[in-house]
Amino acid sequence: MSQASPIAAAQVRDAAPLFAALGDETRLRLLVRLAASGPESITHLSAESTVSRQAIKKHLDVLSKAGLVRGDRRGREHIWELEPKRFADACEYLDRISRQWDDALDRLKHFVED
Amino acid sequence: MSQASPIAAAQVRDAAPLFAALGDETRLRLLVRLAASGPESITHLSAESTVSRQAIKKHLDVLSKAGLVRGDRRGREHIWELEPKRFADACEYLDRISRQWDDALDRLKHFVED
DNA sequence: GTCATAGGCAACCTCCTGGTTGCATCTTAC
DNA sequence: GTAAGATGCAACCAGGAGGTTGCCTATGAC
Repeated sequence: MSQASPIAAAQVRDAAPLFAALGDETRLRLLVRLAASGPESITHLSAESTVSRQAIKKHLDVLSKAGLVRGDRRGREHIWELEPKRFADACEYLDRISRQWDDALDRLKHFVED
Repeated sequence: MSQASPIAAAQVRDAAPLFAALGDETRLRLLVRLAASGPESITHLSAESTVSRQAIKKHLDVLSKAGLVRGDRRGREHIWELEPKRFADACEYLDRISRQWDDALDRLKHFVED
């Protein structure tokens, strides 16, 4: 009887780029790094990475477009920080799919029992 | 003082393919469809899609490798169903990054105040 | 003002990914 | 056993993604 609300097509179109942004090892490492150390500049971030500064910059752009990080120019540095709300968005989305699956199984069960 | 446990490199390597599997609109639609209707065959799933049956099959393989769905051969049909546990895994992962970010900001705040 | 440092832009390359078509295989219905 | 339905497999193709190098711009230190 949980009756999760249905998932609209527009939400799928919004969620796909979000998960796509999360679906790269280098980007995930960037997020983990940011989460552990707090706001950081591009140079600092790329110093601890195996790939070039430009690669890191591209990844940050992708993450930024997905709303997962936010960049802030301070003088000649560009400081990046996490945007925790988007993480919650993604979580909620997954949770809704899960609940709808549970509902579907419940319906199947009742259908069989009738 | 929440002190979220650190995120290991191995977990990043595990999580990236999981999110990558979620990061495609066609695949997300498949998951939403499965969640709404319960277990379904490939032919049924592709009937409601704009892309070919083979494309759907490939996507199901990707989702399966990521552990998000499970396929079961029944006679000449191949029935696919959701694997809700993986959704919870992804959620938990995102949650851990978020909490670590909160910790980092707390530490920064205390550092400034000292 | 000059120089080093931080960052952005653009061109380029390679490989993976999403998609297709064509054909083979396996089941079930009759 | 034969035909139709459901699926798997392989080859192929176009475009995008991740990465690199080279060069330009802007800012801060001195």
